[in-house]
Amino acid sequence: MIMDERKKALLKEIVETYVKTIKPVGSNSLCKKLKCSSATIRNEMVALENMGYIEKNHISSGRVPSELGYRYYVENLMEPKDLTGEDMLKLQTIFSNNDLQVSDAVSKCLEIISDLTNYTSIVLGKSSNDNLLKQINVIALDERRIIAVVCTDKGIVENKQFVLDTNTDVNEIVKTSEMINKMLVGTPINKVAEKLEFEIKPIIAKRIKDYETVYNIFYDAFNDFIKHNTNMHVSGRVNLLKEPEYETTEDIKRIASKLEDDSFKEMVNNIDGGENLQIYIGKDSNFDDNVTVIKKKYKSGGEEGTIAIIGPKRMEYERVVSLLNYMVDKIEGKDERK
Amino acid sequence: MIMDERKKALLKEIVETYVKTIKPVGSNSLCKKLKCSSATIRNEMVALENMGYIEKNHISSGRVPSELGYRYYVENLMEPKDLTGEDMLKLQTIFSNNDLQVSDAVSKCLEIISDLTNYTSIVLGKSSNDNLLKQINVIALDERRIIAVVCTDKGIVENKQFVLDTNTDVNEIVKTSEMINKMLVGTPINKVAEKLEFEIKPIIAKRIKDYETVYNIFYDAFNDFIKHNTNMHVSGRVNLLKEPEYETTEDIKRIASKLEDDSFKEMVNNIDGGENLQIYIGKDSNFDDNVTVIKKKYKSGGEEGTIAIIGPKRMEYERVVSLLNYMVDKIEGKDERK
DNA sequence: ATTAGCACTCGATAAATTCAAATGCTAATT
DNA sequence: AATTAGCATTTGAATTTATCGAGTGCTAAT
Repeated sequence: MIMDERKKALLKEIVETYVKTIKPVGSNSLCKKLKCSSATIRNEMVALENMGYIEKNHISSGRVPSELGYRYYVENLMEPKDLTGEDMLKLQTIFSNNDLQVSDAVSKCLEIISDLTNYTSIVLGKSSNDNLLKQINVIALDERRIIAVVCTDKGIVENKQFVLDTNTDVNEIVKTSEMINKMLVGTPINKVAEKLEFEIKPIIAKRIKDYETVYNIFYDAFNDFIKHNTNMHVSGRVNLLKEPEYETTEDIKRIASKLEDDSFKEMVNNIDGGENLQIYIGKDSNFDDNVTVIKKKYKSGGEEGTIAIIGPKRMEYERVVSLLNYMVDKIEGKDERK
Repeated sequence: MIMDERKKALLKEIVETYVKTIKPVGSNSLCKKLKCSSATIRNEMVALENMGYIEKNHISSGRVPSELGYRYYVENLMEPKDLTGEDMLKLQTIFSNNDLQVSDAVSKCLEIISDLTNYTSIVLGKSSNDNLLKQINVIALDERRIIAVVCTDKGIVENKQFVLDTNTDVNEIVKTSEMINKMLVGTPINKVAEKLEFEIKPIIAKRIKDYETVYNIFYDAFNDFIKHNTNMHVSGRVNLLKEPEYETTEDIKRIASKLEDDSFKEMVNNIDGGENLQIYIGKDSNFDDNVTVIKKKYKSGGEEGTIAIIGPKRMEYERVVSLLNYMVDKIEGKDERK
């Protein structure tokens, strides 16, 4: 069976009507749009159903797009339009504020997108590997507690506290930090631990008695930098719960749980579909069979991450795609204006 | 009407049975416990109902504790027991780990409590005002971007980035920071901004041309320290949604919303009932008519805050009170072992 | 190839019925 | 005077039955 033009138009109409009304679409309601009788539409519907693009809940109900149908729609039928003036206006206020850190700008954007669309949005970001070590400071709180503060050239700062054994000398730690500042500044932050072992450890091994301990402290500090420097921000967590298709308390509770735990984080990270915008519908989402996830990566100002919008399968695909593309463009554009 | 012993015993039994079964309590089911006939119990129930301690949903249902009844229960009838071995065991693992920062220990505790009780718990903490300024560092990222890193004697570190005008000299900022390090170390962190104005500003006014800008940078840095240094941590957000009394999707959505937005933060802070453990039932909770909030303040290791457990009104009062008291004791105990 | 016509299906809604738990009240008992 | 047994009564919850209408699939006509 072949997807002729009328079938395409019909599927497009079914998807878009369903997305708007959330009610199974009957043959009658489409007569005017497709300029033919309901009987003709019914015949075509049977064809689309056989191809797996639409389904019916029970024998006498209207048709609903299947996952396959949605996928065909996003791949072949939808036409992402320019943003409406209203949508754009709301986002613009954010990009006009130059003082915002990238991560804050992304978070704020997502808050607005969640608000505009009533879906849930997430950003999972981390300092990108083009952050270079700028400086490490050691602050002694007292004889036994010290803090190591690591700062990158992109302005990301992390700190970690250590409690020393009585036989470790704070001065030796400070000396080592000075050595690191002399020798390793400019090293990509994810390579520091490595260089530490091969360039610093051999040197301090000769000078410091307790060099293993000292080495471990710095090793931990840099490792923690990488570990801690991932941040997740979720906006409109409850929006998803409000979608009318999630009717039973089981649905709501199940999704609420998933929105809380870490399966969520994994979902955002696990699927790696390259640099372009990706759409995962239903089972493909790796999150819940009843949602669609639209994701896109961004990279800007020493940070990189993934933005994901989670909505019902009958998502306003065109609008969300436009919003997300526009936003990432702007975010990445921030870089250049520096 | 007077609360004689039998009425007290009856109310206690009704509350505890209801908490366990979540079903209205009928007169028959209490005969054995109270050693009298169901008719006698019915008579007493009428009395308790007139006093406002119990209610019935409809004329032929069993009785349910009213808010007043719960309040009478927590004030006069309940007997917080020692923790069960199991509950204690789970918490203990946390306190045996000496490396944990206080805020992490509190968060971990709450995760366990949420897990044990199936309620939602929150901690809203901030660096306490007995944090003293230990050191401020200025790191120049390039000619125009600098980072100020503030560290207190309790080991709390915050940083803030600034973008300078072209006519501001980084060296003057560094000099000023050294001045602050000489003169203001040991000042309570919330008093620094004040001292800055009266002790530092007059001095730099004479030496630095653009002293207002420099002053403002440090003023902002310290102000931000105080502002940023509040953290909120929520555990088991969805637990509350799972409670069987929240049946309708409206209930669930309403509560889910409240658990997300900031009304929540306010709720934890707003009610200030002194240092002891506080119990707010229903309307008193300032959060939702259908929940109970149990709160307690803690103070330890340069941090202070409030812990709140949110559950249904038929909360396991005795258990939660015991858990919370035990936990705060331990947390505050951490201080001394240093 | 399209459409009108019609019997048929099935969920959604409303009305009717049944059932059991618990009550309030009265009168008997301790 | 306090307690209890006995019983009619209330009421929600669960189950069944009836009705309605949107939408389909199929056949025959256009």
